[in-house]
Amino acid sequence: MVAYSKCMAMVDALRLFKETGSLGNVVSWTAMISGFLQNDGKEEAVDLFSEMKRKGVRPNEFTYSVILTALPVISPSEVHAQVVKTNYERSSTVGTALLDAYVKLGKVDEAAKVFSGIDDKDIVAWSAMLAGYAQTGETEAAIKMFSKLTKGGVKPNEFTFSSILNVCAATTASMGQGKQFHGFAIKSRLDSSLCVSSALLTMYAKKGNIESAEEVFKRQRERDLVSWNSMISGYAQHGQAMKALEVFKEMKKRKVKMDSVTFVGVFTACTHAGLVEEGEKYYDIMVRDCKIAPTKEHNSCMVDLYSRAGQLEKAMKVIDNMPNPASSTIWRTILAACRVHKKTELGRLAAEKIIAMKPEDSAAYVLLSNMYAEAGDWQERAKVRKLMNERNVKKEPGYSWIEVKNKTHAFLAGDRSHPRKDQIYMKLEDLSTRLKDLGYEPDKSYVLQDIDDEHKEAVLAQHSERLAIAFGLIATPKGSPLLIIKNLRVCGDCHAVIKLIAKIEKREIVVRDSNRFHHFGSDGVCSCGDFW
DNA sequence: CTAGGGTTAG
Repeated sequence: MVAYSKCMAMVDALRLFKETGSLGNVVSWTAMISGFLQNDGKEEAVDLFSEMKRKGVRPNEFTYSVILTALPVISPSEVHAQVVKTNYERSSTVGTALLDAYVKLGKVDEAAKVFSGIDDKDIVAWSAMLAGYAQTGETEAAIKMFSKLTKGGVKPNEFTFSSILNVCAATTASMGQGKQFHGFAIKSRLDSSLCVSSALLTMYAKKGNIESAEEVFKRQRERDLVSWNSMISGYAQHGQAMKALEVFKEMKKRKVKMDSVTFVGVFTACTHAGLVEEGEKYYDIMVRDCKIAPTKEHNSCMVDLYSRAGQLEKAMKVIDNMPNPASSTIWRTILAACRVHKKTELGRLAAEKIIAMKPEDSAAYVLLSNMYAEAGDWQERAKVRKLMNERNVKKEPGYSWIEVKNKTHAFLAGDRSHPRKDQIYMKLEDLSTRLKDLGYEPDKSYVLQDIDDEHKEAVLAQHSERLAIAFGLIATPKGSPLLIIKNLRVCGDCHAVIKLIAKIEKREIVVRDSNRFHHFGSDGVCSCGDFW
């Protein structure tokens, strides 16, 4: 029975419900269950659901649609078995609730089966399935769903658009696709709907077009917490800390209630600009003024803030004061900083922690083995290599993507599979000569391989982002900007080289690495101010 | 008296 509820109004409602003797009515049972679910009372809702069945009251379509949102307290497959008997699963409402529950457990295939069994699929069912593919990263499938539903005469609504725009924000989706859906949203007169415009803002920011993101934000007539948070995060990803903080101040002025996401954005902005003291100040504001309890995400941001700035003692202090042990992600932050700031001892500790937690993480092994090599400890180094072999750990391949004429071209390091490979390598040769004339010296410490120096230079020159840039230079008109997306962080040598390339080719080059955006100007300066 | 889908973070 219901012993406790977080909401006093629900306790009153429950008493009234029991006293008025309306226990025989499926509608009142469902209303009560729904009430608890809307007030953070999943356990109580599921208890009531069992109780009604015990008392012989048969749940209807409404009851099943409602109870299926009570994850993780209920199991979708159990409810599934119950609804199959009544054929409710073929109805759009119950079917949608069921498929969504499967999606939330990561079972997209199950969800797709339920979806195909729905008799009259309405826009909610279509949108839920589309969002399901989106959430599991099946970009192509999600886009297919969109064209299928429109061809079937179903009209997309604001939820459909926000999902599909979110899909277009993925690194593998093309900007052209995103713009097409933007146009479609305008035609449908849904582009100014809050959830659509926030999705647009995020898409443009994630695709490297911070100006368009800004424009969407400025044109929003009304804003909610998500709009403000999206703009702060967008600026943060682009390293525009001052603008992110201005948005924050504006929020404060307008007395918009902030949440923990707001501060993740603010801390990220400070981290990317090296604003350690500012970050500390906002941490205090969060805890003291906003009374928001720091989560592990916030702690992770603070570790990032300190370690990127080279203040590893302070970063370790945050870890020591956390209520839970640090995650492998946090140790990865420490490890990366140790490499930049050459703190071998701590780096070793971090790498060992990561390997203990995630034995398949290749980067940690490679860094650890190199650190031993640098210290001349060949025995330890051999041990690490042996461990890698035994565990069959493979290095994560680094990719760079560039979009030219609505087509995305992918490059691996040393890639020779592109149809225009000869011209690409010729361009690289040409660049290499001109860079040397400018006095550029390759920084071979970024090559984490046991090979001789000449080869190291060749390896650096063929890093995937350079291949993508070389292709971009030959495949697009002179002077037009280039946008490169990559799945790993840009190395220090490539960073130095891209600054020079932007200058000698007089192009703006934007690179999105796994962490943030770099805007390389034709003046040879990067927006990150060499701090990343 | 009762219903299902979305957008922000790292």
